[in-house]
Amino acid sequence: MSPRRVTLADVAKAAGVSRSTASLVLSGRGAELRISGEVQERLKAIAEELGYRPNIVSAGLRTGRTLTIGFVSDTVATSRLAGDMIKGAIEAARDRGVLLFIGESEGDSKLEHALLQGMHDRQVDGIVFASMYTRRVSVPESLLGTSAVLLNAVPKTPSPLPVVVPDEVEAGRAAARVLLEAGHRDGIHLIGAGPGLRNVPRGSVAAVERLVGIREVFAGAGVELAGGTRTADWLPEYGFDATRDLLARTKPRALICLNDRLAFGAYQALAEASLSVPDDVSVVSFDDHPLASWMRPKLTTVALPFYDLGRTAVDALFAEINGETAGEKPVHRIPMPLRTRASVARPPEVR
Amino acid sequence: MSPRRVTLADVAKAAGVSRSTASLVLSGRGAELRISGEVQERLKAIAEELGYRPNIVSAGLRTGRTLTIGFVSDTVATSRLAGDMIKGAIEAARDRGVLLFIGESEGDSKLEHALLQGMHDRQVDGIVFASMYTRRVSVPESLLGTSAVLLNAVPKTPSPLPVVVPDEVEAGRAAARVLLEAGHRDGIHLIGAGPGLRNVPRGSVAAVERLVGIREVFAGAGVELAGGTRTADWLPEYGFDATRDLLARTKPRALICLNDRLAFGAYQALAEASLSVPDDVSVVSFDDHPLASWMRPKLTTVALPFYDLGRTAVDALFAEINGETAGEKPVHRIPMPLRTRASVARPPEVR
DNA sequence: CGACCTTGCTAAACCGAGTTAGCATCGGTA
DNA sequence: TACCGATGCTAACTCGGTTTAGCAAGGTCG
Repeated sequence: MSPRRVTLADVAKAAGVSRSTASLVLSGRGAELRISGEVQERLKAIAEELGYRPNIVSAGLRTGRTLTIGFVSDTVATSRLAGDMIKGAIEAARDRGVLLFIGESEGDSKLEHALLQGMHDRQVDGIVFASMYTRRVSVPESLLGTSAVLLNAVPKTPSPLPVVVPDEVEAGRAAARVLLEAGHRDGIHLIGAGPGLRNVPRGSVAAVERLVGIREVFAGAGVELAGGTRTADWLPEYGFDATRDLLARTKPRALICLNDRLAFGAYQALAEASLSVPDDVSVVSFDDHPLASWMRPKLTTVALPFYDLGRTAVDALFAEINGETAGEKPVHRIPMPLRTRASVARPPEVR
Repeated sequence: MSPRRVTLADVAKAAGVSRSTASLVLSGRGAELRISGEVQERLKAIAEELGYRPNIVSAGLRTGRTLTIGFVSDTVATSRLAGDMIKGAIEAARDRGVLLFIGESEGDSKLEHALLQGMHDRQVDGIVFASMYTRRVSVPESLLGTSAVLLNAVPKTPSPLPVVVPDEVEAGRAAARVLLEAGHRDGIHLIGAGPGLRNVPRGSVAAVERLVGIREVFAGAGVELAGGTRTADWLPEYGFDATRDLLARTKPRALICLNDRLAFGAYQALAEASLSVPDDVSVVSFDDHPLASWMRPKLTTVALPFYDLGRTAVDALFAEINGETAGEKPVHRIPMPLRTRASVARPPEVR
């Protein structure tokens, strides 16, 4: 098929030197090992001319470094939400000349194990263990053998691995502040969780932390939440139902939806009730799903920093791999930026 | 860090045989080389007990097979739409014990080249060259050296590579038939392209082929399209604008939106005009974006078979790799299934 | 003049497997 | 007894690099 790759031996022979010399020069250790400038020049020129590219597999066999890392997740690539996480990871890896293996476990721990093994069998330099949504995970034993980082996941039991997660508490504060700053003090309802800290969907770290931030800010301002509805899942139809039920009981002035898909459903219910966003009801949300800028009016939301999460995870992984990690705090909280759009206004009475 | 991996030599020594014997037995060639049943049993037992796992990197060096393939795209992982393509690819690869390298070129051909080189340097067994949306691509030279498959992309100039694409023409037919079968014959408008075959967004293969299918079916039924609007892009706001303009001029009875995001915008414009879907206006679309089942009423749409595309690409790639490809048709058209939901009804007059 | 250092390079081992030619041993046969 | 073929296994080479000890030649110094 292809005209056999040019090997180190080819270059060495063409230059009339030993393979050792060629290897030293081409891997940048020429000066260190006192190879003359002249020979170095010649080797590099010949390598260039022949189109020599080192075989990373072979080098990896000797050095133990394969310039390869694994990205194992429950289901990130397929999740339309978190694809940017992979993108960030790929780019951070690329900056270091490293390629990414990708695998999805579908939450199946057998599969997960097989995947991790497969990556170890291929001698990856490290592994990013990611989750689609922030949650508590039990850290697979086979991760402990290598350098590894937990992404969008926190360990169920204490673990020495670095952790990279979005700063959900601060995101909650941001969402609450948006409403406060617009003058809202009454009729503020939560959709998806709350009003209490225990009214959250099972296993959702994000829900709890967002609530903590929200409640903290309102408490600090002496504002009381008018109510909240926990939903079993965070999909549009749940947002629709919860909002419709809410509208049947009362007239809210602002909604904090726990994510954009809920907000999408809320919009539908508000429209059905002929209520206008933001004139009648303001809406804030979380995630910055593409949806948020497709809705009319565009949705003000606190963005999940997927790209940064991915990048940071890989950065942290390399810190691990290179052993620069001693004494550093192993939890990275990535800021969630507020995307101010058009769904929040002053409440009716105040304007 | 980890307690050094168990190697073939360890197993061989523990069993009191040579490395050759161990290799033969554990790679399944024991019978062929007449190793006694007893020794085979013992070796396997010991390998199992010691937790031996062959080092794929090392084996790859010798055999040239790394049980690894590359998935290079312009921007698939990050695209929320096409993530399932990766999923299909991952799973098809996994069925064969193969892992996936992933890379994104962002349409930058320098980067693309570097990526392909990186994969070749790691001795991948083959490469899936994918595009986020179906388009014509110029096939990078470095692909021709290895086994490779074009996914969701057709070559600009004749190329020996197998191609895997969605069957857009048939999808167009399906969309048209849905309306015909509901009794629509008049007031059918296209949103996003048309009515003529040349009124399409630049470079969009999907647009042309969908139009071909749509027009063919309507022509066959003696139905004439009432009109069509080409849009510069296929995002919700374009669908909104095009539909609002349309409603200012006329009263359509059915819309064929060229994708779901356009349909989403169309819904918004119809709602603004107080028109009901499907009672006043039926809507059919393409893609089956998650959006389609979040809209109210849920959108009838012809699905892009991303998962199948990914799987088929990898299947085709392995056919290539194993040289089973002689004489086979190199273009795989993957069916696009119709998702019948609630956005199509009989036209007002007919009911 | 011999001891010692520097300079410039190479031989050879190594990473962990796969692969092939061929060496013993043994029972059977002519 | 000599020869043969089958059986069961191994020595040794290979893949394409990296790494280390060390060799040879030339210069410096006491």
